[in-house]
Amino acid sequence: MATPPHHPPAATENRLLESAGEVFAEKGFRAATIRDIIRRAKANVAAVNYHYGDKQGLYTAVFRYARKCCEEQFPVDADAGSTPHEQLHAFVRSLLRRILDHGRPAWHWQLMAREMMEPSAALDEMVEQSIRREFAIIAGIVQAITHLPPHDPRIRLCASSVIGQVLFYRHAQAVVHRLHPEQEFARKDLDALAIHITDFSAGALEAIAKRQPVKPNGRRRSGSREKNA
Amino acid sequence: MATPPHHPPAATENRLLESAGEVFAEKGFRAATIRDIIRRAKANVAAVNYHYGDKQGLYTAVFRYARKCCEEQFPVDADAGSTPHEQLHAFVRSLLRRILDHGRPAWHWQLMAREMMEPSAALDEMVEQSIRREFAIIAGIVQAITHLPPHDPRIRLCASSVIGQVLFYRHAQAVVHRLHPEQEFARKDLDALAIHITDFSAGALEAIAKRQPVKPNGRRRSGSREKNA
DNA sequence: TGACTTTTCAAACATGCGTTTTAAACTGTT
DNA sequence: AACAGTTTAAAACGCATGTTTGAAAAGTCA
Repeated sequence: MATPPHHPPAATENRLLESAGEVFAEKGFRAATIRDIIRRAKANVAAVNYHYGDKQGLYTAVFRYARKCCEEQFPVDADAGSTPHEQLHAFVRSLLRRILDHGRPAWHWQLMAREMMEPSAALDEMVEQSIRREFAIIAGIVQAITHLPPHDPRIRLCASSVIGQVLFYRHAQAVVHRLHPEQEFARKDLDALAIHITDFSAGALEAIAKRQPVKPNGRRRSGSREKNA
Repeated sequence: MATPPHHPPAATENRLLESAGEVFAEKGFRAATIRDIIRRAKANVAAVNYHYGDKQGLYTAVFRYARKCCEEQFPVDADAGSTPHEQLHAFVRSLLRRILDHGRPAWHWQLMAREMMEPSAALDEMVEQSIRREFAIIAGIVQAITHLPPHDPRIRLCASSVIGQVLFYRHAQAVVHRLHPEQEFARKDLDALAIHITDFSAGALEAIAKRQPVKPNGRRRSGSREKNA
């Protein structure tokens, strides 16, 4: 027949990746069933094994696919904003949106959250190919605000504090919903959240900067103020 | 008559709960197998169904058991520390230890993290019976430091910021290990972490307090004293 | 001890899963 | 139209899992 019988506009592989992404994100690798995935993709059971070898192959393929999509949709702009404070705001808002926005790659970050909790080989790839770069960006912003020496361990701690505040709303979203049902997560709520996290962090970082002798040169380590570590 | 009979030295029920806690925390509800659990507990396959009805029954029983253990081992002391700053430090350090310490209830928080990500009925019980109280404690501390009006929504945001910084090291522990292999999590490292999170948060909260007109009404709590180091 | 209850055990059952197999349908080329 | 290579379809296989069963073992109380 001339009518498209078995080749709908979207190729089977793409439909498989999309469905698999949803299901893996919802249920996790083990609980996700191939039969559920192929039902949503309107494909056949054998399609998974034909295109990706086995379930595990599909899983890693989904990760690569998700990262590709995410990079296209949210290109990294390390220099968004002129002042360090604006850069911080841009970073936080961007991360918040990527993590919580109800969009196409919504399941991408749910998958990442699962991997963080139950690491597999996919996490290593993720860390090396995207997370490390993101962390370097926020570390740079922290360094610009605090004027700490470039390799001061406190930079790492502060960067983690910023990211932790953001990730909280992804990892503990279910708790937040039960604890504060009035809290919503539409675009405007996310922007308000981003402003809070930015202000909170900026306050903390500037307090650290005040305890830090200003050295635009930046290779001096602080001697006066000491933490117990 | 149904008089409670005397149990063998280590009751099978307890061994089952311990093993099930470990396995559920490691693998998640679905991926955990009864046969793995009973192997570790040195019990029989039918023991689970005899004592708890089915797998789901064992799961909820594990949650109640874990909460009971955790409450015994870490009784809530809302008034640890005299100044708000010390209360903040005590809260952060206590939470960090509970979350990361390699102890008996190590799997308890791993289970909670799983529930936060993939909520079931167990999460509702958890929120109502422990999390809500913890959140109220940190909210009170935040209010004491910032002098914000008691129901100001910013209190909720700030409390989330504090908790988010702590939970980060549980939820993203695998990422931290890959990103900063030198970071360790022995007791002393946890204490150092607690100091950082406390200082970071205190700096942020005090910045908010400065922007906040002090209420002449005397509505705020007793201590208006600030403490450094 | 001996009746009675509670707990443990080994084996089997039913189901759902990942995977394989075999054949049919579709594609492009000559 | 006929062929060869690629993709899809339906059914079945093998295995692991949650659950059930029926009886043996252990414990309790007269």
